[in-house]
Amino acid sequence: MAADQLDDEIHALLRDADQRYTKGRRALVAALRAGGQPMTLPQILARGEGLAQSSAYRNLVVLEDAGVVTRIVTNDEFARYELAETLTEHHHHLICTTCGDVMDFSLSARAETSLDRTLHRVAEEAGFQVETHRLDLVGVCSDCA
Amino acid sequence: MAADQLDDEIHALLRDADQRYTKGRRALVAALRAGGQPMTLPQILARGEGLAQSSAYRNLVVLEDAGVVTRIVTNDEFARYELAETLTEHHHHLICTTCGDVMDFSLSARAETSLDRTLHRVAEEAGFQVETHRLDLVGVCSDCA
DNA sequence: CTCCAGATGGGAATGACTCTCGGTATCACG
DNA sequence: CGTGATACCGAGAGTCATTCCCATCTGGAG
Repeated sequence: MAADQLDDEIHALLRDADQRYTKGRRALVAALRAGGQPMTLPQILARGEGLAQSSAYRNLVVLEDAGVVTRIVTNDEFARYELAETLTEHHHHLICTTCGDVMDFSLSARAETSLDRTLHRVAEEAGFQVETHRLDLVGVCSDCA
Repeated sequence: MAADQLDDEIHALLRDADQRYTKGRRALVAALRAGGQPMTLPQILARGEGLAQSSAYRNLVVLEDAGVVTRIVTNDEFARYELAETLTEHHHHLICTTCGDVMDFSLSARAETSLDRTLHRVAEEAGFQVETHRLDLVGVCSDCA
């Protein structure tokens, strides 16, 4: 997605949540966009200059509530943040148990559809209303091998 | 698995890790076993009597290192623990966004095999050594609906 | 029975994250 | 432009799950 189109989309999401698209929030989005993978708060702060930690955390919550970013929890000490799937594309995560890094990957459309169908059947049996599914591969990344 | 057979298995795992199978650790295993679903530490303490919080946390780490229990992190404030898959069976989780509860579910052998094959292909392309995969359904459980 | 390495538990410490609060930027309206 | 209302900001204090410390206990080896 082009940068300004993404910005328009985010602007709309924030407006729906009665929130402004301020400089600090733009900096967060820019940092996440530049990172290209789920990032911890320290990583975000290191990249986007001039952000106070408290403001960064507060605005990440705002952005998450507005559906702009997603918060990812692993066994690592820090949570990670990335742009929401509505702004990018549905994908999954490779989680390295050695360095803690998280990378994205996608399944083929066919595999994804098949999985989705299976999961919905399971959910229905359990009386569970599915919002989303998460699929992670846990192991050792190529850098740590 | 029968209770004493499970105990033997755990005993062996702990011995491999140069650890004893003490009363406190037995109590943790018993609590997890009785719970039947991933439990938070307060839930474990409420069930297994006479366990100090610090000992419970410490022993859960020991049990996790020995491969007896698995620690599950969600967006909830507490981590959750359950018996490792080697002692039970490979399964996945239903995570309720309202009450935070986590329940187990399984895929059919066919779906699981198919998924596994797909994932290994993806991992190979990324130069990633897979240890395990995690598949969660996130949504609202039947109690909260 | 005696040792003693390992286990226990109460409480202090850690650290990611959240809250508070005074100050600042932005917007609507005149 | 003023002027007020409202939301945002940063710095530091506070919170709370989890981990660490250490004095005390325990149970198997000799």
